[in-house]
Amino acid sequence: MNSLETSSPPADPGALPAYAKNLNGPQKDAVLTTEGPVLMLAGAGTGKTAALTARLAHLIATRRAWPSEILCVTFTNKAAREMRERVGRHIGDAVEGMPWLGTFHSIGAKMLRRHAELVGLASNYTIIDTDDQLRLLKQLIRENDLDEKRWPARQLASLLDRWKNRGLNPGDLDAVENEAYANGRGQQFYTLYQERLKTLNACDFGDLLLHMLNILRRHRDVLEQYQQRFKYILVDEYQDTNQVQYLWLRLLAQERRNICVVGDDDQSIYSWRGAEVANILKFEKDFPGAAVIKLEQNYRSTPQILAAASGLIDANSQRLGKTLWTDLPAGDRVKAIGVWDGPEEARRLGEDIERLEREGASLDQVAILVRAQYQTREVEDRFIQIGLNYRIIGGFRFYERAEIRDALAYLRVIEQPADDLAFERIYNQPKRGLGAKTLDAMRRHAKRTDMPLAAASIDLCDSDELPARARNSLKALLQQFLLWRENAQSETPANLLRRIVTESGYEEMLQKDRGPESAGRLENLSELARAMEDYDSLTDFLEHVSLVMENDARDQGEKVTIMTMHAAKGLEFDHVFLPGWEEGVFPSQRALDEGGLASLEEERRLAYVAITRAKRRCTILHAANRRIYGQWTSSIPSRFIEELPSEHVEQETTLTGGASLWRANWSEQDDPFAHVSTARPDKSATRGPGWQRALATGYDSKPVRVAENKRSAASFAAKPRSDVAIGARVFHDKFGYGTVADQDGNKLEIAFEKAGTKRVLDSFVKLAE
DNA sequence: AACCTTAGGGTTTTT
DNA sequence: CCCTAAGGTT
Repeated sequence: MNSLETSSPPADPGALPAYAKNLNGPQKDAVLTTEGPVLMLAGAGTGKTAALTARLAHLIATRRAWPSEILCVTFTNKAAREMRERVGRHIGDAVEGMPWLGTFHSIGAKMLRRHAELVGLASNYTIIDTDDQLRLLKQLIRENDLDEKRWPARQLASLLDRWKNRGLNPGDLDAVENEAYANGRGQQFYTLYQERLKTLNACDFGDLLLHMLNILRRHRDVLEQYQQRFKYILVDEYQDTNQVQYLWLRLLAQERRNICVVGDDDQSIYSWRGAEVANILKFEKDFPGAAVIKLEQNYRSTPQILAAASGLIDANSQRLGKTLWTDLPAGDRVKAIGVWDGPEEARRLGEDIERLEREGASLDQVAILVRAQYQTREVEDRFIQIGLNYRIIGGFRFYERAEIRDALAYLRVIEQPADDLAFERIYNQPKRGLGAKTLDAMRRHAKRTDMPLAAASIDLCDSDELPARARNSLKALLQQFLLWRENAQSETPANLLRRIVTESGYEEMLQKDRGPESAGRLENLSELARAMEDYDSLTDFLEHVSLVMENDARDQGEKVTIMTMHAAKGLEFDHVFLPGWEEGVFPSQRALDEGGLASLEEERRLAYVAITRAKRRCTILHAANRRIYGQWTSSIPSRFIEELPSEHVEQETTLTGGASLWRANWSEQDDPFAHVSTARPDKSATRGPGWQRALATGYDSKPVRVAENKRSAASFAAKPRSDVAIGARVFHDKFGYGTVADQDGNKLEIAFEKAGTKRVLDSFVKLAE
């Protein structure tokens, strides 16, 4: 920071305020072009967020709008949080007065709370997640005598999602869409589902936007109110907007037309969940006279990496077109490494990362980005073996864990007695001797009396329809709920939760359970209570959980990050490794089979996103053989490797590990993969130049032998240790004590006392005692 | 109501 | 190959 920036406003009227000082020309334009529609095309690593936050600061500092008069939407909570924080750095506490900075969904939810009655909901409506949604749909399907096998609830859920993403209400479905489910009963089930949600006083994620869109369309006064309020609108990641979001923004922006959208068509990787690149491509048509500002100076990657990525994305059609450039020193070429098989790929990753570590790199600056989650397994196995610290991003989020969802279900029933879905979730959790029979009776009675499940159950307990055992058990539960509801008036939500966890018997259930995970579950529940301390209303907290809460895995120590390419969007690392660049893996088989050119191009954009995450070095790997669903399959290098401009790529092929097996036969075969081609003749025909290059550059000219460390040698030896047998008690540095459950060569399956069951090489354990 | 067996299916993910 | 979900069994 320069001292000038912190001093008082400059005397020179032409000088820029602090928030715009460090911006380049186009970034300044993006800040200063406040009036009228603005399309900001921001390439990867071009300082988009800096420009966006400066723009916000500028609008407020120059009194063009109060913080509460700006609508600023993002897709993820993380982006919203970052934005809030960075704007805060410019304008200080005033950022707290920005109620309309948030995700589409949280802003939608906030608006909907104010106008819920216009769509037949109460303002304390529940937001259900996909899990609840699925259970509800299954119920509907059963009630309507549909074959669940033929018409799975998942399929209906994804259709509903699609319809809502497109802004379609049940009445808007055309014949084709209607036919898409249960032979023309799409509309019927959509209608039934919406009715059911209404009686539950609930919304799904799609409704948060669709209901609001309906309100804005049907109630002119409400629309005008928001059009008046929002003097300026900013939209981040505009290429990811779907139809309903687009319509929503268009309505809100059409009066004042002060809408600034930011995005990059080359980074559109979410079309499969409804995003329409078309929205950004047609922005200038929607808002004639829009200023188009391109951010093209990249501050992240070396020219080599940038050139490789740009060359790749050039192969796509339908681009708005940007030319990224950078001032940074040249750096290393992108490396493409061909290895024999999956395990060798994992070994190589470990070796290269350990080398980086020795060279002084921080593991926090190393990432492995994969196309699909299943690819993480092999890497994880290897890293456990060599003791390399890693963290996996993705997978289960905190609030998706069963115990958290159970706890929330209790809270939901207290907050909203009509929440049948929540009640069904926990009426027998922990076990209270209430089974399917009891549930059946409850449901029937609820239907008969037209009451919510919990209320009907109180009624049911006064009759003698249930066997005494079930009746008493149910009665006790319902009385507990009445009590809790009373406590909710006087206690903080956090303490209420603690009380529930204990009094419901949930805690006891987990304490009794000796499973390896139950301790963690208890820990999660106290963590949940801790998170609730900040809230004094249950409604606020529940909304926070369903929309905002994230997995803040605050783990200490330097670790390699392993995650999907999708999850890596917006992040950057010094060193990026990209394994599995093979046809069928990346681009994925699905993308190749279905979706045609459009989906191949989306895969290519994903490749572009992946490469542009790298600041200094980018390493791509591909294996000649891979086990897919237990079957060894030969694979050919991804076409994306071939598409990389060769002058920016360094190709290497190793002959370590299993490769040496065929190396022995080297002279007898012209084609080292001849046996592979014979096994899969169809594939050899599709071998592209990438493959040719792989063969030409590495396999026959300069085999590079990478030093194998002692540990990796162990994985080839496969000689089982004689002193370890099934049932033996062993000790592992990382996982502690355990018992050998299975032995397969030198691989052991060990039931660890603390860490659960893991597969480990026998060379990593020693006999206990 | 808990346990076991079998059939199917197996990108990407936020809210 | 391995994981999940559903259905049947005890």
